Amino acid sequence: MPELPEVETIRQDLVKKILNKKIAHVEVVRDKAVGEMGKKFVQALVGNSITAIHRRGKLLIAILKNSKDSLLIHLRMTGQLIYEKEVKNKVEIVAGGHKMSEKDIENLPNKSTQVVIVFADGAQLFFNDQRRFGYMKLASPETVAAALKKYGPEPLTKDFTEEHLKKIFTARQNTTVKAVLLNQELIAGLGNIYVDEVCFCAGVRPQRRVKTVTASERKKIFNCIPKILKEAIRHRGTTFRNFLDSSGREGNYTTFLRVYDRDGEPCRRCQTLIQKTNAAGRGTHFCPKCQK
DNA sequence: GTGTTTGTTATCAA
DNA sequence: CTTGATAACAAACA
Repeated sequence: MPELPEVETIRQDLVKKILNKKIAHVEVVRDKAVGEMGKKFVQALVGNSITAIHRRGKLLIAILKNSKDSLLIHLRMTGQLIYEKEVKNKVEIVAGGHKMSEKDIENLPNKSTQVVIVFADGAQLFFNDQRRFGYMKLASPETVAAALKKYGPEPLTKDFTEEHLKKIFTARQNTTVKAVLLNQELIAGLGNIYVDEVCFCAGVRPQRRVKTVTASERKKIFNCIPKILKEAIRHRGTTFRNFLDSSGREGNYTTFLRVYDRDGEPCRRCQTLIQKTNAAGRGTHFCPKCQK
């Protein structure tokens, strides 16, 4: 699941790799992946180049040189952006065909490839998406502005303050910590993995009602959010199922996870077995001893 | 065949 | 109107 650290890892890599490269050719394998304006999508990209890539929460925004429109890219659950400098295979799409692992980047394009952007120097950017929830679409300045407006503060900037966390914890009295931290309109970028990790870091169970969270616990959550996210970015994100960075490599944070996907395993701090439950409709992991 | 996985949006109830 | 909870979406895997 690409969350803030995974999307940021991809963003930083792609900035180094594709900025200002001329786009020679675009192959849209699956029309729905680029939204309603398929033809316009190709027209806007061919001959153009990307001058900047921004991130807001889990959303990537690619700025185009010769267009007012921008590319909005959301990887949702299983999206990948894989860059290949050398053309290993001819761009030929095989629909259906033999079974192929999502991690199979040796043979791109593969079964989950939705869009291929070919640069003038022969390098290629593959947008793959096994579950087909993600998108790479052209958006007008108005659409971009509207999309960005929906997000809460970025947790790694000064916009994210203790005061803000206090505000959203007191305004939403009747819900859980998990639901608040997952809500992109309240804080941008946290998903299921990092919400559980932040809650462990803060010693608070995700399923706690926010109205029962003390000021001191809230402060811990406030400090843990950027701490955990930065730590994860430093290790290039978490690969739980099929996250790959733009070079096709897995994230290294997987081995650092304290609770996520560790149900039945001993807590790294106290050896008590990690438990799993459902909160806010999501699989939720916690240490019954370390988290109150 | 069944259940589980999750980011986001749609839908519904209060 | 708001808020919150839940279903739906999609595809693969155990």
